[in-house]
Amino acid sequence: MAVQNRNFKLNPHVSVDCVIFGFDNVDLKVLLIERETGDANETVDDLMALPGNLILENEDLDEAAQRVLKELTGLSDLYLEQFWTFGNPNRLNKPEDQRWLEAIREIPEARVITVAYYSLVKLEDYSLTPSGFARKASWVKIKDIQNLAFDHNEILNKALEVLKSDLHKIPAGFELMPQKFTLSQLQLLYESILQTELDKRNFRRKILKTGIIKPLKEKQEGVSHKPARYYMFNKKYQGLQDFIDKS
Amino acid sequence: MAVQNRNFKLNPHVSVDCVIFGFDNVDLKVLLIERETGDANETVDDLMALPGNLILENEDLDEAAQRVLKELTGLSDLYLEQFWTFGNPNRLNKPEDQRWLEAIREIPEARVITVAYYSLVKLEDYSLTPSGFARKASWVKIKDIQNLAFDHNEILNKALEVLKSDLHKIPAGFELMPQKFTLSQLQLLYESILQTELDKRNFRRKILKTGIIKPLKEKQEGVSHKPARYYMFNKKYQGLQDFIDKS
DNA sequence: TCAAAAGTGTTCAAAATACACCCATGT
DNA sequence: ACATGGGTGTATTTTGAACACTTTTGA
Repeated sequence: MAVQNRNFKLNPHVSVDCVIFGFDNVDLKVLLIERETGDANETVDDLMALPGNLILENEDLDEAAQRVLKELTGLSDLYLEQFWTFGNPNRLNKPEDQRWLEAIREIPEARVITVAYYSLVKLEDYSLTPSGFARKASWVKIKDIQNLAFDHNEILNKALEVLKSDLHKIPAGFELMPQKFTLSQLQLLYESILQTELDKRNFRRKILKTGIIKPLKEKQEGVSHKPARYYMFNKKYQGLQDFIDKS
Repeated sequence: MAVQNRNFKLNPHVSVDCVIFGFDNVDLKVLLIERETGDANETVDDLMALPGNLILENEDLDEAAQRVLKELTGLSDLYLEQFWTFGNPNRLNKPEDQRWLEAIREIPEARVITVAYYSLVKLEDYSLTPSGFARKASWVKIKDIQNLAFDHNEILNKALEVLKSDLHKIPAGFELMPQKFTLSQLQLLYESILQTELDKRNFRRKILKTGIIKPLKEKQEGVSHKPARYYMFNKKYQGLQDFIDKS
């Protein structure tokens, strides 16, 4: 029973935060939550935050990230990649953050360092079911993001940097694209991540040569221009971890 | 005064560990310490460990890494790059590690997650002055390393992996080479990090084309073969951080 | 004169870049 | 017929890989 307790005891000093990227064929988005203040009457205009929370005393960091993400947003079984740890001693000290911590934390003044993870998902595959202290969970366009809670702007920026540099190892934005997609959509995704324009012909040649996507019979319908062919990812590639884990 | 106290209070839940690589022109080495047991009489054959310790309550992670490294080994002002965080709940649970923690920690049974840093140094530039719980500090050849304390083998392996992949961004092993060096010495370093053999002519051409090293007038003396020209790094490149920080 | 490492160029294949026109569709 | 985005090939440059012999020195 003592062991059981330890399994459910929060570690007040270490948290995980998750930066989940999604793509809706136009914009790169990130999953944010609105924090529950506990006081239902309060007129809330609180800062949005990345999904994250304290780890459990007996839990590995990777497990914690999975659990926390699921508890707050309903997303489960993502491939989460650790990318950086943030430990500025004042990272929780903004007054509006402190007020919120006082509402939900046992030791609101504790210094907390946070281990950050990122992942990529197909927007269409997941529906958000916020719970816990997440009053709402939503996909927000990267370029619309303003001021986030805690040091979450910094965390997001670092994640974008890492994503950008990982894209060279990951031969495609797999997890971000819908089941079937056109090459132009895929190119748009690359361009939003890399923040550059790419040459259409070179992009197509290169991506097709890797063999990770294959053409479908199907084409676009109802568009007022030449309909584009759909493609899908080759099933023998499982996803992100296949590429990241080969060092 | 309360603030002063907080500045010197250890945070029992978070530590930093440093993987410092050095090169003696033949072998890639790493800096390890021997742990002080506190009992001077004890016949010690304790495991060696990476230099690392708890952070202070009011200290940023990067500062902590600098401080801890200096306290244990005397090395200061290195460029330390964070590379991974280790948080397995059982990472301190080996009996010999527990015994040591009981001797030096206020809460020896606390779960501690550790943020790991790495750096590269010129062996000749630094003399080791162990103190604190480090009875001794020494450079150990990577290939001679056996069983380390805690999860330090895992940390070291990850650091080697990261170093290997960073070497593509860092145009040379700057920090690892002495002031002046021959191209063959530099090639040896690359080969020990990358764990492959490199072509002499291609290596020379590529490294020279980058312009980060420049030839000196001086040559080797007293060697029983054609004396090699010495080179040094171009001063306009400051070091590691110039390359790592450009994403 | 021998042993030992230094130093040096060329060829080939692969990859990256730059670039412009016709096509199929809906309105 | 026109506006819209889809789709295609070639030439050039850059990069990476393979490969063998001569030079200088001390012993």
